[in-house]
Amino acid sequence: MAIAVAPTGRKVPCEKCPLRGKPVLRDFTPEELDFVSNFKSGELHVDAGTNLLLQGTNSAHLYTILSGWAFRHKTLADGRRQILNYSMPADFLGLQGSVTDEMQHSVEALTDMLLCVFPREKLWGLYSGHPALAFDVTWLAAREEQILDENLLNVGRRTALERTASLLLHLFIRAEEVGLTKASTIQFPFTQQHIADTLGMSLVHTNKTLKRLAATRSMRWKDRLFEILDRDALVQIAGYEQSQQRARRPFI
Amino acid sequence: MAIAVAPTGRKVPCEKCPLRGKPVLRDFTPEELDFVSNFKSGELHVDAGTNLLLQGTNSAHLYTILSGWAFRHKTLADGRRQILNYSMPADFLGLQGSVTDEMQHSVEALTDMLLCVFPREKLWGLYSGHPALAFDVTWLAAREEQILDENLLNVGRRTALERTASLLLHLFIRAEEVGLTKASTIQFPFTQQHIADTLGMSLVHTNKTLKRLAATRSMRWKDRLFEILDRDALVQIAGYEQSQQRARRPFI
DNA sequence: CGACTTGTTGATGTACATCAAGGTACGTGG
DNA sequence: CCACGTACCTTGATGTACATCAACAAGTCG
Repeated sequence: MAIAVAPTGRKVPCEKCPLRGKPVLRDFTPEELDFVSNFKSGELHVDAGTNLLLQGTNSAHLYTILSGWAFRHKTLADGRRQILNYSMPADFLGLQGSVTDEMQHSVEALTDMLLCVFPREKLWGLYSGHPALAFDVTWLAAREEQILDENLLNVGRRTALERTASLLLHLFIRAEEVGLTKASTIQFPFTQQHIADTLGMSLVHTNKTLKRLAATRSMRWKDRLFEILDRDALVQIAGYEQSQQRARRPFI
Repeated sequence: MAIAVAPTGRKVPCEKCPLRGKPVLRDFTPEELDFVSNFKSGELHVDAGTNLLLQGTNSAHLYTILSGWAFRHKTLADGRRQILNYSMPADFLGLQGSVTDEMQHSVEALTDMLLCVFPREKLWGLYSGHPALAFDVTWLAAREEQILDENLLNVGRRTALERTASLLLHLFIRAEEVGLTKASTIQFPFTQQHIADTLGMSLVHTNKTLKRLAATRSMRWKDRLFEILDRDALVQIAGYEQSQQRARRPFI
């Protein structure tokens, strides 16, 4: 099982970061950009399947995702796995390690990824020198919490069909925000086993539920290509209630 | 349905706060104490059953719990309810409202409570003037995230018996940290229906599972009084894996 | 006035039929 | 070989129904 190593890559200045211009992301002042450029210690390429962070250990790094997908998960001693959330470009990873000595969850790359690396010990400098950036970190933590709340509602109280619709819709919307979709389609990097482990269902039942969902003609999912055919219908099935009217989000 | 109103109560200086001396909580400098005293706009008494925060609305306040219990929950249009987490003394409420326009969850008092109230608009002053306190807020958000991760693992991947043991143990440990337990007992303020809504189970099945758990003689729960009879056995059944070796936590 | 009855309500406990979800097995196709 | 698809039987969880018990309010009677 591959483990992420220390970053070696070259450094691209943050002003030239391909994500920086995205309309969902809040603008940084030149000063902030400059600070973050120094905060950054390097870039890291990892292959799909790499463990970026590992339950029971502690990493000296914080990561921002420049490209690719990952997922956070917890795994029990007997192998049962719960996927907690998915991470995609502009997401932030590793903050929990600043609170506990040991990570309580793992993060695995779903695809090849490009990450921005920050040394954890510099985090304090960010708090003391740049309160707006500190607030951004809190913002991102609170957003993660919100996503987890929704997931918990899904798994605990929605039916298999609702859950499935809800998860796919949720991931589509997040991907859409960072420009990963083309019209109503997206190339999802995960398998039915991942869906099963996210929704607390068995693989077989997930498969049957996905077929049932496809039969409603609200969506299609073939060869990892997900397509929304009738968004309103899908929202209806998912029982989606999020107002989702968010301000522009931070990206560190 | 009662809704919390603006605080009217008198103000007790933070130096005399009964929680401040607890050994799990980190010490504040006199300067920090002074700032927090000013940050605080008042105290609020609420009765059991009061909605402190309401899904779909936004509150101008942040709260710290001085005494009593509450629970965070999300409720679907048809009444299905998912309890996300419980809140007890020294916990912080309402941060998510600083991230989204509308609260995505509700908070209801389980018992009569005494709260410390902070106006949300002063939060920025805390970030700009007191980075250590800002970091504390982030710390608390990351801790909430960690608890949610564990809950999601519970609901998604553990059996009914494991879940139940896990939840009761988790709440006991948290309560123990803030001194709410007497030896191996605690007066829990919730009913079997709350447990059911936390674990994503029906009331009937929760009842059967609790009986089954009691039959292992690792715990007892009668008239809301919860008692751990064999802690190791309970940890075993719960499949508890948390290292739990945390530094002293902040309390704002 | 106090003691006793009655009715109500919320929490818990248990039985039984039903159904959603799981597990195993064995397909296919790339 | 892995991801997906489907059949089959089994089991865990649900929903309904009903019984118990304590707390509490209202009303009645000696």
